[in-house]
Amino acid sequence: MNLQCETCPVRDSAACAVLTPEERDAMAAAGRTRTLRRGEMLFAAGDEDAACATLVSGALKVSAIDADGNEQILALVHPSGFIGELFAPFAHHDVVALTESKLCTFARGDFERAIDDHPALTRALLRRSQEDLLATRALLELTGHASAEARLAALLHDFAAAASQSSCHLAAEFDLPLTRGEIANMLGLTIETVSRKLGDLEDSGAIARKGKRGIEVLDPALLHDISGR
Amino acid sequence: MNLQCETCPVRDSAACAVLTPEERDAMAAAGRTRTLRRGEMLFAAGDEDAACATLVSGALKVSAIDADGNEQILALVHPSGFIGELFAPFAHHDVVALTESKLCTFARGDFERAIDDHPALTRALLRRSQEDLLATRALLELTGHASAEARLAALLHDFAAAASQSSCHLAAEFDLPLTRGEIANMLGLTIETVSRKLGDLEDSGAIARKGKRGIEVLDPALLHDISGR
DNA sequence: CGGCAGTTTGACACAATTCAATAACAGTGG
DNA sequence: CCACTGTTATTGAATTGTGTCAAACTGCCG
Repeated sequence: MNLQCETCPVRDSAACAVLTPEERDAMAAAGRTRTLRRGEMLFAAGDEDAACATLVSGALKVSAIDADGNEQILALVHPSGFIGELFAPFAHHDVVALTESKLCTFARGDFERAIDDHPALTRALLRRSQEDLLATRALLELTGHASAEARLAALLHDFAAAASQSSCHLAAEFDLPLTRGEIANMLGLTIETVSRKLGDLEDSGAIARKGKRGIEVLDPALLHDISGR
Repeated sequence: MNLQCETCPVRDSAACAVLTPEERDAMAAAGRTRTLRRGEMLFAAGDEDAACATLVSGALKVSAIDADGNEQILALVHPSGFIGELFAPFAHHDVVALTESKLCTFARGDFERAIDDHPALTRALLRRSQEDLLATRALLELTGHASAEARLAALLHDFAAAASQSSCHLAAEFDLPLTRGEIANMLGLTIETVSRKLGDLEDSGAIARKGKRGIEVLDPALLHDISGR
């Protein structure tokens, strides 16, 4: 399907927002929208000419499979995020939809041409790339030293912050975008530990569990405190 | 001191290599060289207007200090690497010299101007930024699931690869650029565990220790095997 | 020589994993 | 609607890898 930039929910926040309307229309002609269902893969590690894409809605995970076949989640992608390995000959990681997701995809070659033609776009991607770098380093910091409970508290805190649009406040209630197994993979823990520590956090009064996915933040300050940041 | 690009050892591999000689000379006029001794800091987390720099020789570490005052090393910077938070209002991490290091520094404003003026430079930085991202994710992958011994083996493997110029072969012998404490911080372990596991690796015949800093790789295949990648 | 920073080694404690069993749930089809 | 099946989550008990604490050792520089 062709792109409909006029009605795109991330038209002001995605990388393409820096383009003039004319430039944007030119790019739109090369792009296609695509919808992924939960669990569907955008591309796999090793793929050549993996597509470039902007996430319009939903959520993706970037993950690697280690030697023993265990998945490790390296990053989450939220709407207006960019995905694509522009300079590597092949993709280094898998990219999979966590929920039903809409993307705006471009062939690698088309996107590289756009970068050459539009310095502002390159600049926007550089900015985004640096933000990704900071996010990855934040995760590294977290998984490096912190206890299981602190890691989990920090992740819940981040999710709560992401769920509320007003970056400074936490959402009082939200649904986990990840299964227990995915949370475990992301934090370098096991499913069982995640389950147990969620129980502990509930006992401590920081959160309440609403069914399998739902989380209610009862005490944001306590949650922040446990996360140790 | 003014820049001497003609004799710069990284003039072909650093970001500025993409500039024409004229453009490069223009940039050189805005830059200054700087030498850091081991332990000296380029900038600290929280600094405003932290400088941008290309590492000419030596090695740097990028690290964060967590709530309890523990250092966590997030990345190492090798010659031709770029350091600088271009879009953030302040630096997120500390940057410290691991060995005597020569850098080529620019004021933030000057560098931002250069980016606006030279699309090729922006592109080069984007490429570098993506490589940094991959390197950080590789470290994340490592510290996520692997055992202490596997982490250490992988780190030694990386160092041995970095020490030999011919990327595909390992150096037979090299000096650790990090103290035990720094290795521990980087891998999310303790000094004691690093020390013990180094002993185990020596017992297994993979390596031999030559004094405090020196490492001899006796069995590269075994080392790679233990690292589990 | 003494002092200091970095390293190694040992004994012990504990947090998180592993193994194992049960429970809640989401689909699917009768 | 309910039973059936696979997936995901919870809970328990035992194990173990790594951290913690403490002490001794090394090399180096003043």
